[in-house]
Amino acid sequence: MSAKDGNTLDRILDTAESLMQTRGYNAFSFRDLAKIIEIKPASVHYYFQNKGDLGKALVMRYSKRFETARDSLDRLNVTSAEKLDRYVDLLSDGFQLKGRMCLCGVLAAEASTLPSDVVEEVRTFFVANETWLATLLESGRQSGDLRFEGAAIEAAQSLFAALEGALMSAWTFSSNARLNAAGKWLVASLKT
Amino acid sequence: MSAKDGNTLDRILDTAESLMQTRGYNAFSFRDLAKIIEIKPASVHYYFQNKGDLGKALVMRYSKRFETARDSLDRLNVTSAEKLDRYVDLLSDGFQLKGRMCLCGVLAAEASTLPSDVVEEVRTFFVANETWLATLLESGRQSGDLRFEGAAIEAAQSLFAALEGALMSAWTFSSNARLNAAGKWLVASLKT
DNA sequence: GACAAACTACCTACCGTCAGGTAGAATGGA
DNA sequence: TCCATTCTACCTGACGGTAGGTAGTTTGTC
Repeated sequence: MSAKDGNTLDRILDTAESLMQTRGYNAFSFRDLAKIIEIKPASVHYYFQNKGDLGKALVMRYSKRFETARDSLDRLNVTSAEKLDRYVDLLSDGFQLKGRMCLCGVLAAEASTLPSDVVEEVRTFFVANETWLATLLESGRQSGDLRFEGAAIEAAQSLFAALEGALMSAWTFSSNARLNAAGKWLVASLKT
Repeated sequence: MSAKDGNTLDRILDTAESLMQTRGYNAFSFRDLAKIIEIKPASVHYYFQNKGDLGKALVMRYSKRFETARDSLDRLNVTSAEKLDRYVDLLSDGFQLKGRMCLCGVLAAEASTLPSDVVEEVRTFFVANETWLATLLESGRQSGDLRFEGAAIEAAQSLFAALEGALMSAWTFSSNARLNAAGKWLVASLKT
């Protein structure tokens, strides 16, 4: 009777994700979450033993969604440069459309205060994106529509960190314009 | 008798700064702070009415230190490219030497949960650095030892955000190597 | 130089509120 | 009847913040 519609697990996940993206891990509580979806805080523990478990599940789900989206990009029949643009859009979407920070971006800043398995999942998200980007950059360099110096993996790590930074700056100023400008500027330096 | 040495205000400021840089705003408490400097939590309120006041004071002091450091860079008789390298070192130092995140970097991620005047100070820090960087980039472009497209202020905003992102990535992985690589990579694309 | 007043730099003890978390009972559908 | 789900009722501990007090130092006046 209390769960409005759909299953409670999904509502917990969706709402918790939104809360964590906007408040981070430490300023988010089971009480806030429970109040929004109109269940009792204790009921959340039926699905997740503790806060860390919820955090971990959230990051894993978030990572999986990104993996799927990257796979879609891979199947597009466009240049590497074009894929890179689309990837930047992908990262930006959460902020542009819903005013949310990247989940792993917020969590990264709180890394030292997070349960260790949550940090581990955040790192996994970073690595997955960096690895994918490295492959894209390298094939763009081969085909001649991207240009950069040195190892692709280092470029990918730097670029991904920079994009997360752009997101954080835009977040701080609540400014789409900042995000757009920074995204374009970062990618422009890679194009031939 | 209780304050070990020096004045208590400075010890509060120094310790609080270290705590906020490593834990952020929300995972840091007056109790943690008070325990470390061996006074009672209530005594902190003698110096700062509330947590927001302390946060604001911390960011202002941090900003001022950076301003002084940038002024020193200005007085150096070296190329803009060289100044840019030194500036990156400046931003990196807190992490490399003390394992701390940039104060305003952590706070930026928590922006939506911070007292509004603390956010305002964080934005001021961003703007001050961006403005300084814009001037540096522009004069580097004039003199021919830096190269970039478009408005200097947009390049400066993008670069600063990217550097903060690099810091956050390094923070998440506890890796000096990541920070070094990203810093070098970002600056390299600006050099002629 | 003596002494009262005022100030500095804390203290103890407490407030209401919130946190994450637990035990066990009630509910309801298969 | 069983079992999944959600509840009530609670715990322990931490949070930011406040009230009121005090030892020691400084200041102003005579």
